Amino acid sequence: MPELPEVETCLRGIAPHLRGRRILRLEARERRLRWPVTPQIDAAVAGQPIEALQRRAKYLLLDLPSGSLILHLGMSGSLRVLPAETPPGPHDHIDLMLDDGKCLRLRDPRRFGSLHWAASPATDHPLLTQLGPEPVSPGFDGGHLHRRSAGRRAPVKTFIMDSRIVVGVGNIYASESLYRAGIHPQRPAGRISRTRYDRLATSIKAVLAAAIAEGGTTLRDFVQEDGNPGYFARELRVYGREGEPCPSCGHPIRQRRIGQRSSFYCARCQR
DNA sequence: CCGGACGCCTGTCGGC
DNA sequence: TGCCGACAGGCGTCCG
Repeated sequence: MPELPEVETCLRGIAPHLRGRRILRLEARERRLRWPVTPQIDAAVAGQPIEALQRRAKYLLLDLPSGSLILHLGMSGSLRVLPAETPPGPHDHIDLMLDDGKCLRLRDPRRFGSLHWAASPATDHPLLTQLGPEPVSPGFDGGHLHRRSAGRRAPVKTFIMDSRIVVGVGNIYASESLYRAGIHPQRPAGRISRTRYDRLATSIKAVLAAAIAEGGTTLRDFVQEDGNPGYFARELRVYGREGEPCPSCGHPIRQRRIGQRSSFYCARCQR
């Protein structure tokens, strides 16, 4: 489910409820997520105060005095802060019991999400060391994309979804960014000019920022912390719109699979 | 190193 | 109505 805007929305939703709180204990009803949720994690977080929350790529980091809890929502994960006694649903796998009678509850039907423990700093964890720059940061721009794309023959859509190049751009926002930049998703990454990469970097920043402002994109089941959907779905110009007229030229939006992921584009506006 | 394919899971939807 | 395959917002791993 979640790309960067949805994870950021999630962070903003839960942060006010978690700041200054202490974790009493971790309660697991299902430990078989992407990786097993080990009892070692339970032991590490029990009794610890939450000192800070942050996002890195699509990971949420809960910083505790002795390290960080690293949380990933996978394809179908979501988080709510609820009264501790709220009965769990069938896919409510993990609760972090808090010291104010509430709990942070992870729901994840497909179980592609994960929980890790990192002795500080979290950025040294193997899952985080290879990550590229945050897209909404000065370190990310067209020059970066242009340099990293040299010699690459893979489609540009695959290229910008590679977290070693830039983090947080998932399947929806990759299609949307390329559409707004006028670049065909299948064009080899190494055959795009610096000028066009400038446009692409600008598009990525703008699309992600706009999506965050709308609380993310709800296609099926994504909900914000308060249970409301994200409203960026109505701003999508190509994703999920196969056969509909291109908002710019009226040509029908096309769909095809690129790198095992469905991709949407306008064959007339994107070259 | 790079690029492509696969697998992990469950739920939903469209076609027959 | 029921079944069955395809597909879904991610990503680590393996293979050539």
